[in-house]
Amino acid sequence: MSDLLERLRGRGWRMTAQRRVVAEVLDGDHVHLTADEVHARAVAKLPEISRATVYNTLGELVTLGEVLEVATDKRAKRYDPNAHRPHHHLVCAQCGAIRDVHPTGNPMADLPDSERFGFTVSDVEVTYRGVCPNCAAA
Amino acid sequence: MSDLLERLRGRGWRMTAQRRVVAEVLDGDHVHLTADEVHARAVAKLPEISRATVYNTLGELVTLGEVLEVATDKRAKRYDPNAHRPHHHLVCAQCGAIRDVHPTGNPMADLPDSERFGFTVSDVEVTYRGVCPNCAAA
DNA sequence: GCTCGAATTGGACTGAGTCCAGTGTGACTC
DNA sequence: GAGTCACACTGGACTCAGTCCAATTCGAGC
Repeated sequence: MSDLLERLRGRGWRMTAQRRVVAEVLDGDHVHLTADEVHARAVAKLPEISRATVYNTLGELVTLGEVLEVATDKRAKRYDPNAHRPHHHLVCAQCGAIRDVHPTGNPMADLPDSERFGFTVSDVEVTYRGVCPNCAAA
Repeated sequence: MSDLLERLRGRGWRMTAQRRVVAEVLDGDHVHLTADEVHARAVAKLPEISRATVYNTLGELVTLGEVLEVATDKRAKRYDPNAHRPHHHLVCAQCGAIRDVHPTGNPMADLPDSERFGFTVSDVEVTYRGVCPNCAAA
């Protein structure tokens, strides 16, 4: 994670306590927090941090490509720090749990030119939906 | 489209002017309106229709499987009447335009058991992102 | 035509996210 | 180590999408 901070500093980011805290909160695998959850965890480490700052910082991390925005179909966007390794998502339709997955195959190659409508296609996002073991047991 | 109305009547739907108007608005290929757009078009045909009714009706159409909810990453959900033929979406990252696409390949088969984390996977959704010809020209 | 339960209304409410003017503070310079 | 200043942060008001609810209306079976 400290390499993230390094990279950010290298990009001319002014390092502030708030940004450091947000970066620390977004650490680990299978982490997919909403902005509010990030805020809640950040407040635990730095009580004065404001919601607006969390949104700003997340937005910057996304435009820098260090964090991915994941729009499952729940209301709130989620933020995924695992941006350095391409992956897709498996979402529980009941509880909303999210896992990172790595399907075989290359969906990019599966879209014939005739189906591109003149678009310059740059990215694919695959979302598997199902029911997680916890919810299936309940 | 009138077959949609037929199917709905067959399912015991009480046929009201409001529901008919919403069903009429959602007609055609590559139609992906937000709830507010549906409401605006419905109002043009039936001025007294309320937002709540449009939301209710869209929600019912979704649970009946006659219409799909599409969550691109814009704020508002979009509604896709083309639910009878499986397809995926190609979204313009700049203007938000959406096209229905039919990739070859079967992404469902591309997710090995080891990557399913015990989930019962029932559905896949593939979203291609890129830039549409209009935005590329601008 | 009557009846009754389902559908509609519209206005208040919620939750997620954005905006902005004023204040604070990293980091560069000396 | 102090001074400077542009960039970052704050918090409160605001927007926008969507939900809720009590009162009213209305479709369709009799």
